[in-house]
Parts: sequence; C-alpha cells; structure tokens
Amino acid sequence: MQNSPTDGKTRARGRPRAFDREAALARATRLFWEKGYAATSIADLTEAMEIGAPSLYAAFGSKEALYVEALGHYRDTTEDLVWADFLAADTAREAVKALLMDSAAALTGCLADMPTGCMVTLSAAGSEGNAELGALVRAARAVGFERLRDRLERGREEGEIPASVDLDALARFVQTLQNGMSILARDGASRAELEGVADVAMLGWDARVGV
Amino acid sequence: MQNSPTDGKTRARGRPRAFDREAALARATRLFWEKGYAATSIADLTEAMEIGAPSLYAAFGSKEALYVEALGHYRDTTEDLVWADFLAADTAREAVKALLMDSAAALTGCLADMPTGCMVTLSAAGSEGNAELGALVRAARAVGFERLRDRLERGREEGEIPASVDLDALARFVQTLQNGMSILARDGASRAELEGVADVAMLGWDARVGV
DNA sequence: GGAATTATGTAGCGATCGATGCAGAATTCT
DNA sequence: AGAATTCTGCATCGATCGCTACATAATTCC
Repeated sequence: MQNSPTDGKTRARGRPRAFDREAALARATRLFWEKGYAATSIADLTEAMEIGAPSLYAAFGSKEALYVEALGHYRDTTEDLVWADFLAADTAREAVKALLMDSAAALTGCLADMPTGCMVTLSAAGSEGNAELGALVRAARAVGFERLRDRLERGREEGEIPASVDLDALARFVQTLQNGMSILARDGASRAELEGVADVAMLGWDARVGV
Repeated sequence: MQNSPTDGKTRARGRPRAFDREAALARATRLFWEKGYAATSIADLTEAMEIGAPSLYAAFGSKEALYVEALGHYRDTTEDLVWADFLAADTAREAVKALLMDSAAALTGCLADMPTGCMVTLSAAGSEGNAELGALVRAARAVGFERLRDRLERGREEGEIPASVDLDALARFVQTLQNGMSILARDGASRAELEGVADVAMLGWDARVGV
C-alpha cells in the first residue's frame, strides 16, 4: 500500500518499482474476473502481471488484498458503462430501460475489451470459503438494488409510479434480470439476445406500474 | 462404476463396500453445490462422505468424475421440484408462472433440506479452468431454455400466444429471471421475495404476449 | 480350506498452493 | 562517499492439492 513512484512530485526513497502498479492491477482484475478468486493462483497472477511473487506481495500485500483492490479497480473502470445512463435518465422507466440495455452491451463485452458477465455478480468468493470476501461482494451486489430502489422511490414521489406498486419487488425484479443476464453472457449469449430480454422486460413495464 | 453390493440378488465378489454409495454421493453433491468444483477439495469430500480417499477413487474414479455423478444426482433429486408443475400446466402462462413460483421455493431451500441457489446455474466450473465440466454445465443450463422454448412453441400452436411474439426472446427472458433468482437466493433472499419477483414478472405477461 | 477378488486404512507420492528469506541492485538522504 | 531504504530475482518454505502404492481385511469361487 505504498505510494506509487509517480505520486505527486516527490520520489519515494529506495529502489523504484519497475512495473506499472495500475497496469498490473488491471491484469490481475481481468484474471480474477475471468476465473474467480479460488481458481486464480498466485502463479497465474504473477505470470499475467509480469512480475515476481515478492513484488506482488510487496505491492499488494496478499492474494486476498489484491482481490479487494481488483474489485475496486473493476468498479472504477466499469461502473459508469452500466449506470451512467440510468442515473441521467429523466424517468424511472427510462432509467431501468437504460440500465438493462447498457448491461446487455457491457456484459457481452461490446463496450470495451473485457470479459463477459459481471465480476461482482458472478463472484462466488463467498461460497468458496472466504467469509470476508463473501461479505464484500455481497455488499457490492446490494449497491445495485439500493440504486434501483432509490430511483423507483423518486419515480413514486414524482407521480410516475402509483403508490400501490411494490417498489421493493419491482427493484428486485430488475436486479434479478440484470444478475441473470451475467450468466447468459458467460454462457455466450450475444448483445442482441440480451437486448431482446431487456425488450421483453420493458414490454411489461406499463402493466406492472399501472393501477 | 462397479455394481453396488445391493444390485439385484447376486452379491459381488471380494470384500463388500463398507459405505452407502448413494448416501456418499448425496453428501458430495451437497458439498459441490455449496462450494463449487474448484473450491471443494478431496479432503473436504472424504470428510463429508466419511470414507477414505482410496474408497472415493475406487467408487467414483476421480474428482472430476465424482462431480459429473454429483450433477446427475442433483438432477435426479431436484429437477421435479422445479419442473413438474411446469410440465403439467395447461397453458404456457400457467407453466411459466409455476416454474417461477416453484423456483422461488426450491432455490431458497423451502422444499427440502438443501443449499440455496441452483447447483447448475451457479456452477463456475467452466470458468475455473476445466473445459469439459464447463461444457457439461453449460449444456445442463441449455436444457432449461429448450424446455421453455418448446412450451412456448406449443402455446403458439394452441393459439395462446400470437405469432408476432418472439418466442426465443420470451424464453430467454424467463431463463434470465430464473438464473438471477439463484444469485439472489445465494445472497439470502427469502422465498417471499423471490415470489414477489415472479409476481412482478407475471404482471407483465399479458402485455408481452398480447398483439 | 485355499485361491481369487475387492475394499479399507496408512502412508506418502510429485505437484502446486500461498507466501517469504535472502542477497544483490537501484535509488534517496546526509 | 557512505548509510539508509526499497525493489527484484532466485530459491524455497510448510501446507495442501489430487491421487495412489501397499499391506491387510473381508468376501466369493472352487
């Protein structure tokens, strides 16, 4: 957790790090994303990051700490792809539609050179025996639900959604779809196929939020 | 893959097996179900199955072969819980509703003493480096889609669903929901919460299959 | 009662797991 | 220049990985 040599203008003492910490983290993130926590070995990581094991441990602490940083890097680099349009939408309906459509594109790797599926959604770190990482990814998954819930709440306040609608259930419905899309994407579903799922979901919107 | 001592009336030669093969397989299935393929070690398995490693290898061949058998055992013991009502329903609408409702119950462990989430849906064996097991679980996941697709096709033939409806997209939509429910269940969602998701989904049915 | 066959328990195989000790190299501070 | 500091590559740690050789126990066949 030391400062990078390029932090500010002051140079750290001692021998400077010979690799780009961010680039190495990006490669580790991709590997964890593709294979999961337990199935990714230190040897896999050092090979992909092109550094020695002692350098990995000096820079990141441990495999577990590296995974935590990888989750942060994942959020920093992919969150906007899926949530930007959602947050900018004028109505809850348009927000949900944008979320599902952008998810269809992002999860199939159409928006950037990235693995398919969501790293957080597909992470089984919790079931793999590591309780702390399990709590972390579960918390990360809960963030999506909260965002949805808040946006629907705003829709109710603005008169877009009747008070009779169960917002929790509706938010969980959208979250369920988004989660399920990750699994279809990992199985090879195309962007068009996932957009078709989103279309079907939105066709029922008026029936769900009406009355 | 030898015959069990209790197969038929003839007793196998040699020393009889000292454990119940089916019971041991059931315990192995539960462990793979909970932890996944890669994160479950032979030591974990032998402890849960209460047998020695040589007995495990004599009876099941290898960790990989045991996982294949566990997938079969899982199918044999849980498939009906989720698909029986679907297959017996009179209409495509009722079939889909039954599938989602029964999934809500089964995936939260309400129908039997079992782990939460679907073993097949949540299996990351494909991403964990084992290509053969990956193809196997992917094929198992595809079965659900085919069942849905076929039932919707029948609904079209029987006049329940208009010809204008994209059956592939609709089937994929239901499959996406069912997949997503496994992840919510693994994160602790209740049966009522998942039934709420199913309710929301069904509220949009007429809007989706109409016109 | 052997001979043949199969299962069990101990003990350990080579390989890989996550993680480190250590010597030397590269840099800053004084 | 020399001390202090930090990173790198080599070698390896003890633990665990999936798996098995071997001797012994338990059974059927002859």
